[in-house]
Amino acid sequence: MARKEVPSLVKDEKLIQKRRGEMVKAAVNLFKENGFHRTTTREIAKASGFSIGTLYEYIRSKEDILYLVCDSIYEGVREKLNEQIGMTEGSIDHVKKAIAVYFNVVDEMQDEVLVMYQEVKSLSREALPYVLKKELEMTEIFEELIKQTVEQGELDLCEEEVKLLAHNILVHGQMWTFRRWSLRKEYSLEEYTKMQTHLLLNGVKNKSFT
Amino acid sequence: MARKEVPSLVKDEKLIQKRRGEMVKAAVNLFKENGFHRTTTREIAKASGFSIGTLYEYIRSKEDILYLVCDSIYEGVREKLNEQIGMTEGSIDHVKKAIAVYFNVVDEMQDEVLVMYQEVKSLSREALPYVLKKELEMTEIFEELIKQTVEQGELDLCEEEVKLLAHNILVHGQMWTFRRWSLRKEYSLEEYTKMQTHLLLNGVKNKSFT
Amino acid sequence: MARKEVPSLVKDEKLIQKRRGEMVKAAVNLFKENGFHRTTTREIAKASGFSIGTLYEYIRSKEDILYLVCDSIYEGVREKLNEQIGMTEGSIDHVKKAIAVYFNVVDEMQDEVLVMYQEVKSLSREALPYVLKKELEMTEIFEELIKQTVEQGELDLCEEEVKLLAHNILVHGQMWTFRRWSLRKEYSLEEYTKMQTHLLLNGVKNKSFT
Amino acid sequence: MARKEVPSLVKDEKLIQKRRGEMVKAAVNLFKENGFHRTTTREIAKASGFSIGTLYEYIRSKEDILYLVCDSIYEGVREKLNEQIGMTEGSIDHVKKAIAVYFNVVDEMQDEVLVMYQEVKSLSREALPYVLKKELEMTEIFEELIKQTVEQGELDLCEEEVKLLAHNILVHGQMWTFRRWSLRKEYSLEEYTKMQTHLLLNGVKNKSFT
DNA sequence: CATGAATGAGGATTCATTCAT
DNA sequence: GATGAATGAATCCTCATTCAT
Repeated sequence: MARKEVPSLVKDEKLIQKRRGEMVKAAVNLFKENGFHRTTTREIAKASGFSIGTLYEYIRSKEDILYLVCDSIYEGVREKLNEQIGMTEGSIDHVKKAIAVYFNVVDEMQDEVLVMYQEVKSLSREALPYVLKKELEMTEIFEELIKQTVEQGELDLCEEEVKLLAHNILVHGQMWTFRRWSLRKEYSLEEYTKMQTHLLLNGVKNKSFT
Repeated sequence: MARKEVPSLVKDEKLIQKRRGEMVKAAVNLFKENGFHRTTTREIAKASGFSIGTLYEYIRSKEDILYLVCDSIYEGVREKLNEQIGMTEGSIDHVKKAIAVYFNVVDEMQDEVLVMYQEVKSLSREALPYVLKKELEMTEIFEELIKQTVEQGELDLCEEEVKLLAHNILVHGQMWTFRRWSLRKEYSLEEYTKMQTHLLLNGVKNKSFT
Repeated sequence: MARKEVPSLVKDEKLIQKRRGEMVKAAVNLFKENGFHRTTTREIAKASGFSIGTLYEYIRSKEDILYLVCDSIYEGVREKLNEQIGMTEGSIDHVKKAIAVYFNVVDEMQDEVLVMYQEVKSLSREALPYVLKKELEMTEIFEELIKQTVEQGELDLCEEEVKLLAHNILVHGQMWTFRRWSLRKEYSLEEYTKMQTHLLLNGVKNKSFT
Repeated sequence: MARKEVPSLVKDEKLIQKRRGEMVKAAVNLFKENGFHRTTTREIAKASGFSIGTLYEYIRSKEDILYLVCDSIYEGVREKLNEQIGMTEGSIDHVKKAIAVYFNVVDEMQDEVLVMYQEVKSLSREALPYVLKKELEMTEIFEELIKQTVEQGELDLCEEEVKLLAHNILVHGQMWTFRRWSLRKEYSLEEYTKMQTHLLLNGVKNKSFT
């Protein structure tokens, strides 16, 4: 299950990439503002700078745009992540750094991430798996990192806990976007990162009671 | 900002409660299947067992239904929570029990909870605050419980960490619904609860490295 | 073609008159504001002070209300007219006085007259003739008066001109309502009456050119 | 307050004019028959020969059609008027001819004129002033003509009377449409024109009594 | 007589998509 | 390849009227 191919009437592959890039950019902004369902294809065409007819030269349906948007956002996040996390042997410091990098990326792309978090479910049963797959791959990045750290003996977790911790990290990142109405009032990104990292890794129990 | 009142053309308050209950029930099932936007008012009317005209005797707009759905789900969750968590002095065991109860409730109402978290964003700017308020109130239940546990000296957390931990608990409950496509394959609810509780409270660091 | 009977489910004739009076009064106010089509039967019932069910005890359809309204307005105008114009032998002074009285009545009932002028056409083909009949009867009042004045030798008009002059008087009265957006800026009722009377009776030609 | 612009989704201005012309023509016929409120947008679309979707490419709302209808009728009347009345110096003969021309135009367009006077009131508070403005402009055509005739010394009227006479001429033209149920039985257009002109200009007083 | 809940046909409007130019 | 006019199914909502209580 590799990336799902979205067919186009246009042959020139370069042009397809370029036009789709413009479409996606425009669409994200509109989805951000009004959501997928309340955004019309006409609006997307207009904001992309070409006609509705042209829009349909590069996609088959409105849903294709949503798919491309989701796909593009995942690629964006992963790319930024890869740029900054060297995949070396695991250590607690590596994990901490990876979390910080990831939270930073989410913060930079918060609108995009929020759009995706809120709109994936509008994908058809056919397209959804492709996107969930990407989400899983992202989880696996952290899973791998944690697993290595466990193997280095720096963390004490069984296999299931490794998976779950990876999930938690991912979700804590998304949480920064979908609960921002509350979290932003309380914490800066730095504070949030620091505290979540602490809670994730150190837990909360008062030592005297352990 | 108490509960937002949804006006009705019908005068009999009892009847309003009854009919709206039926509407909400039908709507949840439909939203679950197709989402808010893809569900038509006629479908809701039909599934509720009355005519479209009658539907509009009890609400003003389709969005009212969504609001009522969200409201009803929050009340459902909170009610079940209150039934089972006595608000006594805080202790780690209390917190653990509260988490377990909450996760159980979320699991029982997973369809409803999922619908709500996926569709709140479709509420108008006017109605949204009322629902977010409810979410905050739920967070505060846990916040209070944790704060008391800290005061009892059983947990070692600053005020901001208390808040954040409460958020995390809430989100981990939701996570059980919105990431169920992945989590269900790996864990049963019991396992999930046990492991999340452990990670939340004990952290992950290998003691020898602390 | 006497007055059209509007059937009612209620037997008590007194009550019918009373209730219908309330209905008509409420309806006129609403029609004045929003027109016949934009006014709902519910609004009329509410403004009349009884339930929608009760409304339909006294009329068969929404159009019945419009008919009653038109009928009532004509009766109102005619009654006031009869009160003040003794039907004696004709004379120019009588005609002048009658015009003044009529314009006064129209001014007092301007909202009602305007409503009628604007909404009669919404009556069904069945009801319309009854109302036009009333209009004609009003015209005939003036026609008769003018005819007598001609017979007295005070006016020099053929039979067709008599009819037309009567029409003109009627219309100049209605005109005070349906062109009030313009006329009111220019003239007071007294000025309007004086000038119209002058134009109607004396014409405009410069004598030196006659 | 120039002509109110009605926006269209279509860009080709020529096409807009053409299509709107077709729409207006169809709409007038339907309004004539059933009135504005009883005519559906679907009927208008069908009678215009295009789909409901296409209709809404050229207007924003049903009310826009009514506005276009009114606007178009005014333009029609004015155009025909301008074709036939050379705006030269005023004289009684000019005024008489203008009245005859105007009554003729009204007669030719009687359905349109009737529709307009019966339906303007359905225009929104926003659009109404634009249409009343046009009515005023028409009045001013006659006002100007009469004023010049007064200046030529052929008529003996003060300024207010000039205005009012212009109003009267306009209204007598309309009267030929909205009272045709009665007038047509009595007079041909020629008779009506001749008699109204006579009454308007010469008055009715028996000279021996003046 | 009075009430008001229930009904559902009907109506305005939107919008994804197509296709001739 | 690009354009944008045309389409019509789909959708939300209204409101006159009925009828059981």
